[in-house]
Amino acid sequence: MPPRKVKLRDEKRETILDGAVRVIAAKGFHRTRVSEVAKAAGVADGTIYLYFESKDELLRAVYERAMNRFLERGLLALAEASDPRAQLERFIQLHLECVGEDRELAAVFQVDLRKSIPFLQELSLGLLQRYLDALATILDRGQRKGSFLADLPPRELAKMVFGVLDELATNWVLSERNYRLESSAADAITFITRALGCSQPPRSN
Amino acid sequence: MPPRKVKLRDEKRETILDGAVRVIAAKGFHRTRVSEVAKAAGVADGTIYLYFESKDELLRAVYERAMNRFLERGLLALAEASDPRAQLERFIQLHLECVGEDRELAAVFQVDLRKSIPFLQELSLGLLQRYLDALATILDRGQRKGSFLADLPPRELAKMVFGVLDELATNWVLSERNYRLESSAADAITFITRALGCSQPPRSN
Amino acid sequence: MPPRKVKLRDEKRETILDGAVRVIAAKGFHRTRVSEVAKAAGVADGTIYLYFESKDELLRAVYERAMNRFLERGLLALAEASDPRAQLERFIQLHLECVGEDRELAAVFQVDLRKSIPFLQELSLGLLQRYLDALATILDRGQRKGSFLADLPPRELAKMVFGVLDELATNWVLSERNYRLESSAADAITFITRALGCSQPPRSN
Amino acid sequence: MPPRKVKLRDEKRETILDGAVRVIAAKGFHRTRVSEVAKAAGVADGTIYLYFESKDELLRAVYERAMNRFLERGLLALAEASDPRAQLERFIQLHLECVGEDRELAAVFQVDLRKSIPFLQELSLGLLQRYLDALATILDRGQRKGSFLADLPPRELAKMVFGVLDELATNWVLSERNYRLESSAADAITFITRALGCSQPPRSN
DNA sequence: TATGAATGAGAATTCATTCAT
DNA sequence: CATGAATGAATTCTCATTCAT
Repeated sequence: MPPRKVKLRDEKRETILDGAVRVIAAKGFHRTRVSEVAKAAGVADGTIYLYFESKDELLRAVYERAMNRFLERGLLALAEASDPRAQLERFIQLHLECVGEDRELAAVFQVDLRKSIPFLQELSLGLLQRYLDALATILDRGQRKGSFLADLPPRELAKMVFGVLDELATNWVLSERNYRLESSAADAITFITRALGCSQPPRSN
Repeated sequence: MPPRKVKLRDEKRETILDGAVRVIAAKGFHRTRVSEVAKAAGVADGTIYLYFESKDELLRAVYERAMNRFLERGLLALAEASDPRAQLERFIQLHLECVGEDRELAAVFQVDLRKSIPFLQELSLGLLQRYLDALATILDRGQRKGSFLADLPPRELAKMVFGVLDELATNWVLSERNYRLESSAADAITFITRALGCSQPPRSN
Repeated sequence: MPPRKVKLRDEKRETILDGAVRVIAAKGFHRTRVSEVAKAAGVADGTIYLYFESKDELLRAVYERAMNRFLERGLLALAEASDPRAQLERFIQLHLECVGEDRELAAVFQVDLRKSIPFLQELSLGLLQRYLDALATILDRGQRKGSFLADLPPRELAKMVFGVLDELATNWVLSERNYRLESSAADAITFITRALGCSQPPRSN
Repeated sequence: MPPRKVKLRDEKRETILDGAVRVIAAKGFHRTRVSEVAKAAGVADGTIYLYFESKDELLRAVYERAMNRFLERGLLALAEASDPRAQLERFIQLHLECVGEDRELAAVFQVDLRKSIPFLQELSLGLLQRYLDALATILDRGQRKGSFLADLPPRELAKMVFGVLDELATNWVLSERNYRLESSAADAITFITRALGCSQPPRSN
């Protein structure tokens, strides 16, 4: 019966990934040594290779897990709000909350992993596309309902919206000051909704 | 001080930097070997070390030179346009033109160098601050003149504007399609000026 | 002493040895991993170590078993033939038959195991000595009976005879062509009996 | 002008090969570590890789050099003797002399290198074929001139002759006693010429 | 007994940097 | 100044062996 074993196996896998995130956050992507990840995860060097084909494979898994967690939350948000304007605001808040929650993870995410290795790029593209798709869907629906101006294509708008949020996140990660990322949400919402030509006045929230 | 020699020295330095950009663009930041840079520059491996302290130092120089070239152009643009709205549009166009001009350099810039090494980050911050300062100055002036809404701080706006442009640039670098980056300029201008609450209609240009 | 258990124990031991032969034949001596032997034998990695002290020990056992099987047959042959000339011919045929029977095993034997590890060498020497002794006994008796010329010492002759047969075997193992090794027997007999100065004409068989 | 450099390069290459032979002879083929070869050759580990692609490549080179040296001598011998019988005797002596000259080298040769790695085998086959060809040529000429019986194909005979010599060499390498390999030459000549059915009596030499 | 996940010592290889020419 | 051969520290990955279950 595999259940038990699979459970243990997955748990150790997670443990290793956690260790990897920790080390990468501390030392940076390329300065990260497999042996350090092993130590951080509390396993032997060789154990890493029972769970991951290679160092690169491990790093890809780190990235994948993080991105998937992020997307799951973002996509769930879509169901929670009914009108596009509210959905968009929720999406913006979630993006910043998600990234803002764990600075370590965010550092890995914003600074190191995302743009580094060719095959990470591929993956990055795939997952990023999912993100942009989700966002574009909201924007498209909003344009059809008249909530947003329709003079720019939703896909293009999605990129620019992501750019705004991503830059805020990166700035936060790299900045020394200890402000909360979520505190940028209001400004971002103002900026973005205005850029989208929202007819309605900003929500009271 | 022998001017002649300094001249030659600087020329070879530039040659090496050119080689470095070429190799980094082709192989990526971490896959780049000093010996490959040397070959690309047509010098011996050891010669690199007569001009740069270390490999990291070389890479920082690559980055610095590129960023400075970029800023020089952007800051010059400020003098060429008189009103903040026009300045902003020029700034946007310049950003995208600059990045769009040399896809190789852009790749180094967007994908590899910017977010990789701790001390590159420091540098990055310094230069990026200069960029954001320049942009914030325009925005501030615009807010004072009533060209832009003044409900968000210029520094915050500058980040978000940079985010939009940067994301467009990154997307362009990573995309396979061979569209021209400048062609995104119109959309970016629409998006951004609307976000800034520009009162005037878009310029005919 | 519990015969039943010993029986089972020996059976599993044989199973493991069979697996080892298979893997070694396929991958070569040094490319063989303990885990692969385990898989081929249908047991867990750890189980190997319940039957063999170490990997080297396992390999020595493989060799020993094969050599013993070989010698048993060879020595039996001595009883079956009465005169030295016939014994010699039978010996030659047996050598080539034995090796020729199982190309897999022969490959392990000729190519990999025999000359590889120091303590395998010792063992090899021991068993090889038994082989050479058996052969020398035949030759010695033949010399005494006048069947073979007696101008060279039997031990020396035995080596050279072994050399002829061994080289034929090695050539066969390494050759791509699928001829039967036994078909070389006639040539070998001609060559060797002539070298020994046999007075009688070759037997009709 | 390359001559000087090539000279130096080749010299160092030889130095490394010499070191490799020494270590392989001492520790055996698979127990040989690159770092040990480096130390034996008096160079740094990395230097090995300036002259050889990989460890396997280095070992192949060791083998190739040895085999070529051997063949050169053997083939020269052909020119020195006029009649096939004398040529054969010279060949036998040379084989045993060559191997007997340097026990270290012979150990590498007989025990380790020859039969170990797949691609070494290929090489081995190629060079061994050249050896067998040379020998077969002598035998063939001898058969045509009536010096040797012609009832067995020269190629087949060559293998068996090689087997005799090779076995004597292997026995010598593995034996503890300190006899000279060349002292086996007379016996080998007696055995082989008789096996070939030489009409003439053994030479006085 | 049997298992197989975990271990960690060990090995090949790379590549930034040096320095004799 | 320029060279590029040499260096050797550093790193990834393998695999024989162990031991808790």
